[in-house]
Amino acid sequence: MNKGEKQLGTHEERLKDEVIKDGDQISDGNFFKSLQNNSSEKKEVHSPSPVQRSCMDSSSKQTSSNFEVQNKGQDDKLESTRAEMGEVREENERLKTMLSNIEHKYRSLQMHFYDVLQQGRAKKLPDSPDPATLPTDIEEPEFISLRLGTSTSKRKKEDQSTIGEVKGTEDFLKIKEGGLSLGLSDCRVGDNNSEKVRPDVMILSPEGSFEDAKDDTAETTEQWPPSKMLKNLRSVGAEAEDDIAPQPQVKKARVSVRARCDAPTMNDGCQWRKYGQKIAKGNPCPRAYYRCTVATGCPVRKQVQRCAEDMSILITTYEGTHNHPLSVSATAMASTTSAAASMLMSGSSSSLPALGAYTGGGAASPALSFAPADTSKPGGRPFFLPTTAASITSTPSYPTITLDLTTPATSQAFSLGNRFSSSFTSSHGGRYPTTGFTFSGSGPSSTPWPGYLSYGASLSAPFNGGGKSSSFEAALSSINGRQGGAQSSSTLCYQMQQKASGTAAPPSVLTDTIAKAITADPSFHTALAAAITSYVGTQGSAPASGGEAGSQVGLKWGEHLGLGLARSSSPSMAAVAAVAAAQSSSSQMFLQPSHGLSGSTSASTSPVANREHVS
DNA sequence: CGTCTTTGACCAGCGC
DNA sequence: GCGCTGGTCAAAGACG
Repeated sequence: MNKGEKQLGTHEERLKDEVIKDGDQISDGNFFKSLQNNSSEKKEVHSPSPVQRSCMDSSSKQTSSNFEVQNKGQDDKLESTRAEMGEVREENERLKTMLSNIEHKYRSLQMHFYDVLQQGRAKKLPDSPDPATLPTDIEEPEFISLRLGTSTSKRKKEDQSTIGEVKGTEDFLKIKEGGLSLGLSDCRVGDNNSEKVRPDVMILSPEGSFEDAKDDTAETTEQWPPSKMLKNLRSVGAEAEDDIAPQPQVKKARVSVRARCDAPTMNDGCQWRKYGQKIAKGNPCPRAYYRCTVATGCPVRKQVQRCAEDMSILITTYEGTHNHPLSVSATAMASTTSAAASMLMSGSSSSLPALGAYTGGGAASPALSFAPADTSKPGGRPFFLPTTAASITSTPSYPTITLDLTTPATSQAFSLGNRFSSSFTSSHGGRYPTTGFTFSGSGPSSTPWPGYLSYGASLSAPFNGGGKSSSFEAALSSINGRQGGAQSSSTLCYQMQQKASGTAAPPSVLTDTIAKAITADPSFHTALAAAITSYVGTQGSAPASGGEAGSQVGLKWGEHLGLGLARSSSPSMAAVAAVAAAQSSSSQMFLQPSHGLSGSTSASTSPVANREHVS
């Protein structure tokens, strides 16, 4: 939560610094303008004013007047920058106000939740339940359950291990508390006033703050108490509820993911333990049952089964919510499934646009991270699926939402969005969120989505890139052009992408080629460092404000790019990373340390590796 | 020896 | 009430 203030504060400070600096440095301010996607103002500042233009035309003739006009232009820039500062201040205040409102709402809802719990304990219904009173007593858990995407159906069989984990009411309440916060988010998504409350969702989203995410991500994102816990909760204080007439049971929301994969299971970042297998009717392939073992007592389960029609399609069905912090890739997956489940439980239409569109600018990350969990192939790395290719179908009779990822996307970019997602438009006509540092690609092993390749390392801000090409060369020219001051683009974007057309080379070949090209090309290294330096300027101390996470990002950048940009030797890199982290805290969700550009096969999808990854 | 997988048995829900 | 089916349990074996 405080991250937003910190972030805005950082921007403001930088704007102040830029005002203090001379006019030559003012272009750096455009970077922050771009960060705010303030295109109109950007144009105004970037392009020479008419006065400047006329000045340039007659520069050879009228040197003295030219100097005066230049000064005037600088004054204009200073004024515009000051005005921008004012806007940033206002925005900062608005955000602060919004933040306080959300905190207040959260507190009140939390108190209300506790009140309901207290009432549930104290209320011993003397006689048969009055239908009029039922809603207040029962509907609250139902309400929560709906938003949790879990069922209120009572399981007659108590999970002893779960009971053992929930050692007391207080611990359990903590879980409930975590679930409540997400409940607010998910519930509001489906609200009629979703446009108004979605900003709240965004802020409440744990992905929005990595600091919070460490402790609370899983809890607030996914920690919906399972039906067993709900039953435990009831048993804690309200035995009388056993007398209550059974409510219309809301089944657990399930999120089914269809994807092509040769491996037995998909690596979604979590650690699973198989506890059963069954031959389901109508499908010769056995259905395997897995349980999340990242944390003991985690209620999340998944079913894995091959499609009867197409054996290459793996259907993974997730149920429940994690009660523990998640790994990076697991968070992405959990967020996606959570968003899908929330859509389902909020009664959204089955004709909703792709999940990426749904969550791209909102609370949850649309990124799906998968990899063939082929333990025999240690090089299997998580894929970032193009969620734009995900079709969503919902079966009204059964609360299962299906993300069909077997349909190739029309474009090749693996979109990674988050709440501050900015985007650039490429010649392909696609709109690609580029916020944050992303690095993903297909593994050297089996490629479930042939032709897909996208290696992106982008420091956000809208990248218009000339609008002609989104290729690596274009990105480099953007960097170089930026260095020369010829381009106004304030984005460092190195992104390679290929269309899904048959022109795509084998991903592994591209991986190696790209890696070699980058590591062998010192000019890229130089251009990158120079570009970063030009962006950051004297902001080398930014990591202090950006926090530890930002520094880590910086380190990872160096590691990722294989450019030898050590953390200590490149404070500006860390500073940029801090900026990236500050403006897009959730970008760290997509940091894939094991996905080195060098084509390292260190990433493993084995359970052991997963465990390490998770921990 | 601890962890994980396998697999038959058991249980609950549902339809007839 | 009975049978079918999906889901889970738990003992036994495999594995590192």
